[in-house]
Amino acid sequence: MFELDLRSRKPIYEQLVEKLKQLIIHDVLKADEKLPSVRDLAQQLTINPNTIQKAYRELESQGYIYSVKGRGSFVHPVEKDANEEELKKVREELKKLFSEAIYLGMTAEEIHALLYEVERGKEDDSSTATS
Amino acid sequence: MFELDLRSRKPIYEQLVEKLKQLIIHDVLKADEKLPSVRDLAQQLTINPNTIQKAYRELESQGYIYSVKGRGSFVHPVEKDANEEELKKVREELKKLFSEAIYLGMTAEEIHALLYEVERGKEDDSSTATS
Amino acid sequence: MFELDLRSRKPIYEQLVEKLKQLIIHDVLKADEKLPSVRDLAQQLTINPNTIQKAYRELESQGYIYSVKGRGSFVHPVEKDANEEELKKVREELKKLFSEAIYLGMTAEEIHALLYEVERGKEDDSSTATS
Amino acid sequence: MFELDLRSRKPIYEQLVEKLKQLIIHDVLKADEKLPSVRDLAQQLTINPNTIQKAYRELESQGYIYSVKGRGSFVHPVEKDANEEELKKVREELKKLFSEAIYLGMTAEEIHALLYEVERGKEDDSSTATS
DNA sequence: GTGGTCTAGACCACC
DNA sequence: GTGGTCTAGACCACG
Repeated sequence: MFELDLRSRKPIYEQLVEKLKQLIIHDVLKADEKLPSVRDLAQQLTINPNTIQKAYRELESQGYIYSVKGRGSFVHPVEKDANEEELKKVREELKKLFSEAIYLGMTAEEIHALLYEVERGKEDDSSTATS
Repeated sequence: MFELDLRSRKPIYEQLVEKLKQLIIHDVLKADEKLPSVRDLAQQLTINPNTIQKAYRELESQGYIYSVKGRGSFVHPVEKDANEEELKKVREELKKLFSEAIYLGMTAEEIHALLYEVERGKEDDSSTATS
Repeated sequence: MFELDLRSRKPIYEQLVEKLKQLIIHDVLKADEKLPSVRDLAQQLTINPNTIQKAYRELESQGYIYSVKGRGSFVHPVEKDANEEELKKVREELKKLFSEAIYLGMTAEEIHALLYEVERGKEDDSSTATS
Repeated sequence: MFELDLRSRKPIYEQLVEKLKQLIIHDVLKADEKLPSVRDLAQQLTINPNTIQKAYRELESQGYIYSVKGRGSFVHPVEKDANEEELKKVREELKKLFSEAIYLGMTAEEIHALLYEVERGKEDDSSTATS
């Protein structure tokens, strides 16, 4: 399904959270779709089940998935504009990164190109997923 | 001078690194300007000197400051195009943030506006510094 | 495993960095091989764990090893041509040493012989490792 | 006469030692030539006299200069093959550097080219100095 | 007075 | 068990 970098200094469970977030964001995992069970995913990735569970718990608390006892975890349907709190964080992060990028010599054009690239990528993903 | 969240999951020294980086980037701390001494800052923030030094050392290895035994720590003048490695990290981060921002409902226009805002801010800083 | 000079003017952690670097360079410690744990090495060398960690962290930032919380520290596989920055330092050092060696009476032939010797050593190492 | 990098993490007195060594090695300062007085050099470089003296002391103990009370410091005439001890150190250093250079991807040819360059440079220096 | 090193010992996060 | 962070406090090297 996807790859983890066991060498990375980033904890495995965080990598999992990020990857799954990306899959949800890019609509590979659709709203209300069931996520793989903790045990399955653990076996598939040859990783400790506790680690998977920690990731799922984190995703749940961030509002990306919801869990139903005895049935599993599912993708939380998006509520646009809902999480103003999350948005605020993202905006702050963007500001920081922008100033750092500029300081390191990137031009606004380069940054914009990057944004365009990501935007295009998203469209491509959805179309691929839809087709 | 600035605030730290001692309870945060993020290590104190990392918070320090970030804050100081921002001050340097935004030209509040100018090139070759002396940073507060390890001991002073430690006392001021009621934090152990070792923690400050860890932050300073990190900043040094990232090329933002330089430290001289017996004299103090100073802001390292920018070397344009120098840190391709750092830039690579920043680009990756930007991509991730862009897709997350879009997912949360931000439009490319909003993001661009944010970039413009930061860019303007930088210009103001420099003009102030130059004048 | 190896010896340190606790009286030396050179800091212990730097000596450690050098020694470990040499072990990695000469393929005694192979790619992705686990280094001794911070605590073990500390006990073995009767040195404070913090000192070991400082060495490990330095090696990590220089790209020779990577450390993962809860799992240990490992030798980082070589990325050819990666560290142009490191190379630059090495070239400068070589130049200085060459002029000093010549001053002290070494001939270019002697120096070259030394280089050849080291080169042969490396080949032997690899062939041993490969066989 | 020459430049010091006050920003460098290397102590000033060590930089002085290195620079003066280079001047002696490259025959810019000839055998038995008088070095500038501590006070003069200190004023010229706007540096603490103590720092100069420390450098001179170091050079003396390494056998590069000798001091005569009340008269000053002078370049020590070379005794070829004399300092087998120094040579041994240099050879060890060369070996270390060679293996590191090779590890980082330099070829024997590149290293040899560097040696040739330094050798040529030395000849040029002497001829310049002689002319 | 400056940064830098080192120790001893505690506690946390991860797996 | 692993690495990572932090404190308290001592001592050194530098200018």
